[in-house]
Amino acid sequence: MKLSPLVLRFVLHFGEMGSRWGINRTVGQIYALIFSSPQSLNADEIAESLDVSRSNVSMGLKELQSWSLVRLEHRVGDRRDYFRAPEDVWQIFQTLAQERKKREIDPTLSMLRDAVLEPMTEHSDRYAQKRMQDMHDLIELATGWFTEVQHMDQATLKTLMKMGTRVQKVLEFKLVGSSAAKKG
Amino acid sequence: MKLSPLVLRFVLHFGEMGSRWGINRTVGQIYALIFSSPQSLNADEIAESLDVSRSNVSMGLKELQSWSLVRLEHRVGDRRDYFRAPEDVWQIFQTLAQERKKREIDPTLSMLRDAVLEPMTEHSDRYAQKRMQDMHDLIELATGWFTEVQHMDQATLKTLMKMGTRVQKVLEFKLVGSSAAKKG
DNA sequence: CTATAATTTCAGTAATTTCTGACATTGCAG
DNA sequence: CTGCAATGTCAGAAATTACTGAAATTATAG
Repeated sequence: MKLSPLVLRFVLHFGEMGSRWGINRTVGQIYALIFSSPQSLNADEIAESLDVSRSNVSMGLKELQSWSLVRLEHRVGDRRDYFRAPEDVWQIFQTLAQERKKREIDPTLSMLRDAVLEPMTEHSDRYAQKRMQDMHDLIELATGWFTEVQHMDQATLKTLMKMGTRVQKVLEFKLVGSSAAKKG
Repeated sequence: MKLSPLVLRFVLHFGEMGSRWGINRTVGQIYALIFSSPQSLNADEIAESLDVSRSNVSMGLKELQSWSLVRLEHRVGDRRDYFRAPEDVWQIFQTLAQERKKREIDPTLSMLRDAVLEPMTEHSDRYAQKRMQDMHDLIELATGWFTEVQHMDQATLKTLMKMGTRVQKVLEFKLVGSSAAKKG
């Protein structure tokens, strides 16, 4: 299946960005192709369109499934697997953020938690341990917030984003109203 | 300079995570070392501590500088360059987020903007172009919000994060109070 | 200026990651 | 069950990325 110039550009861009996003070129291209395709695609169609080996596509699809970025589909009278990207880009965004948190942040948070609890043996570690504590606390705060935000419904989140910094004003108002504010 | 077990663990972890974070092992290790060190370090100290070549350290430091993650410092009577990580972990967090946005998102946003503006030549591109529009709009909203949030002062941001989903309640209150809310 | 310390660059090599083609496995129709 | 289509696995090849040591450049002290 020959790709249109528009889709080709999109596919090649995702392939190039792949390395910055922590996926390989083929995985990026496969995702772009599936994302922009009106119908679900099977592995052979993908391999042919991108001119890569069938086995490469198989591995790439497995990775995309592990990221929950593609869904498997079937057609009557056809026993091949067809793949589609979920429609809702907000959903995709959340999936992506969740998955990256799990892979890029959680292991470090866990390592820091352990390190901070460790009884200090060397005096020279005082500073290092304090730094790890700082990093740990920040990550914990940010990821905790992220988790809560993720549980907001889409409409609220969208509203929040569209408000931008005006949320600051609202918060100040509320804080001043509810308790003694430290605003001098 | 021999590293303590605590610092060694931190350094090795950053080295291992490096590939997931889009930096190489040495860069991750150098950053961890500098971040956790009470004094600024020069390139030779780093090379010796991590047991890597002097030239590798030079390249790594250059990269960390391009990310604005380390600051150059000098000492009187010593013409070597010393490196230190900024104290404020919030500042570091912001720098990192800003830099990642620039490298991982902006190029895609720009590509999508162009693609969406392109007059459609092929009828089959209708769906693809709609998908790109959706993706574009979402990224634009999210990054616009991110930019605004980044301009909040640290205290406000911290408050916002600590409030978590309670912000939702405050917003509802404010919205209901200021105009006819659509809450059925 | 010269001598030398510090840093950077870069070509070649090492290590890692990605990709392929051959083979293995799965699962369905008959 | 058998046969075949589809998918998955994996060892080795290809491509990419990281690292080193030698040489070049830059900066400073004398």
